[in-house]
Amino acid sequence: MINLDLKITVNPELYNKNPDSSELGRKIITHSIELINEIGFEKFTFKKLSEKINSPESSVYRYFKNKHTLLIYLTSWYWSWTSYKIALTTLNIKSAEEKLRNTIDILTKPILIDNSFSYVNEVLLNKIIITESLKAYHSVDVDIENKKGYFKTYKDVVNRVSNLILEIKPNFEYAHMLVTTVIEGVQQQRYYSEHLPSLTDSKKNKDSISNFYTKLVFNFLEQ
Amino acid sequence: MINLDLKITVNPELYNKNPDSSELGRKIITHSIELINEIGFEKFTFKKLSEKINSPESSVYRYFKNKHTLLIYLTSWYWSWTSYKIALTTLNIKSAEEKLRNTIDILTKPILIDNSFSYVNEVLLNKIIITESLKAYHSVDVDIENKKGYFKTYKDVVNRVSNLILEIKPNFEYAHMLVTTVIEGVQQQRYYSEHLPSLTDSKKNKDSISNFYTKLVFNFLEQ
DNA sequence: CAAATATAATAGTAATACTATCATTTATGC
DNA sequence: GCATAAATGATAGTATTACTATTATATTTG
Repeated sequence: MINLDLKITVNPELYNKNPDSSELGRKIITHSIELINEIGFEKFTFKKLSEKINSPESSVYRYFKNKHTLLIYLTSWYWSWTSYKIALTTLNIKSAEEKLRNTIDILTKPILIDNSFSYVNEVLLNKIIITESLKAYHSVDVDIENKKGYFKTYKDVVNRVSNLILEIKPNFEYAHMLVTTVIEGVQQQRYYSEHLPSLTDSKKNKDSISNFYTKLVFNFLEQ
Repeated sequence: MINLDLKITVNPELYNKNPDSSELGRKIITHSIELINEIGFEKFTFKKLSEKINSPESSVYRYFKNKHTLLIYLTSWYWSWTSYKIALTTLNIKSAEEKLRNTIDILTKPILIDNSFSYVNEVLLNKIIITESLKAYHSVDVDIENKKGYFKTYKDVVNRVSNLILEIKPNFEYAHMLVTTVIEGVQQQRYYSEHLPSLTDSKKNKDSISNFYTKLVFNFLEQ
């Protein structure tokens, strides 16, 4: 696979020093993703991370202000990557409906393979998105952080998909709502199917989550 | 208004001592709800709460093991209350569709008045549900906590609504998914409309969130 | 009014979330 | 190849958090 890293950019305000710029920085990202998956975001600390990477805690702080900002960095990276995947899958396609279908596939189908083109394990990162990403923007500081552009890459994805919907149905008044409902719904259902199965119906069928949300979108648009 | 408190029950495993059983306990609930709203769940501590209620920190610990369990208690209370409201609104109604319509109204329309029948301010509690409740079940301990029945009242609501859907469309295979998509979608949109407006379309119209999710459900069922 | 129960007052501890300082490597420019 | 800068390591320290424990004082109840 080609090196997609070049395309993935994250708001520089999210870090003190760009983790992409050094060995240690990349180590911090790789092992953060692992450690957050292992022990959960609440129990994750820079102390524990620094022990895992055999570097002092203070070195981690040289890259990130705190674990909250690191989490926003990781989610930003994920949505920037997703945005890029959407761009690729819609490239050279004429039909608006086909573009939307491809995009919804990207948003709703599970991420099963680690492309391994870099220090980011996308499968594990996706698990963090499912389990922890809500915590990134559910904080008292959302408004300030939003002004700083911390959530831009997610907004870009939502806008991109909303625009595809508006291509199909120009006066549709719920484009953003429909898109965020699908994106976060998918994550929610994946979480439920693993931890609170009685809240979902997805065990029955492997692709049921993707099928459900695909139907949801096209049913609504056909109305 | 009649005293609805009698109907609202919360799993006793969620507290050390029932906060409903004493003046201090009720004070803890009332002021927790206020304080979490003021400073957010992350910055909320039992120390700060104890200062607010002029009681020692150790007294708070006599009621709740930790702030995480308190949050689950609060969300449990909320869903138990919601379940009761659904029961009331569907009582003596024959038409399955009307029952579902009423229920969806309860789930999607904003909670604007504080019934003030007790020490719980439902308007503020609803804000906590919108902003913080995801943190209640997105933790490493979900599976253990789920086994203990910590999330029962929420599951009851989801089941109740799913059953209404199945009354209308008996072989519908996505009942739970549709219900959780709506319930959490509503909360999500309310949060966005306040903090990340570009992710929603709800500013334009006061009732757009409720309208959108109502359409979503009935469009899907008519298919 | 005695006994039980609840609350208050106080202290203490390990872990968390940082900040600061200085020594040692490692990279880069001339 | 060496001086200089930049990055990292080693170490220390501090306020806050998340509790647990103990004893004294109220308050309730039988």
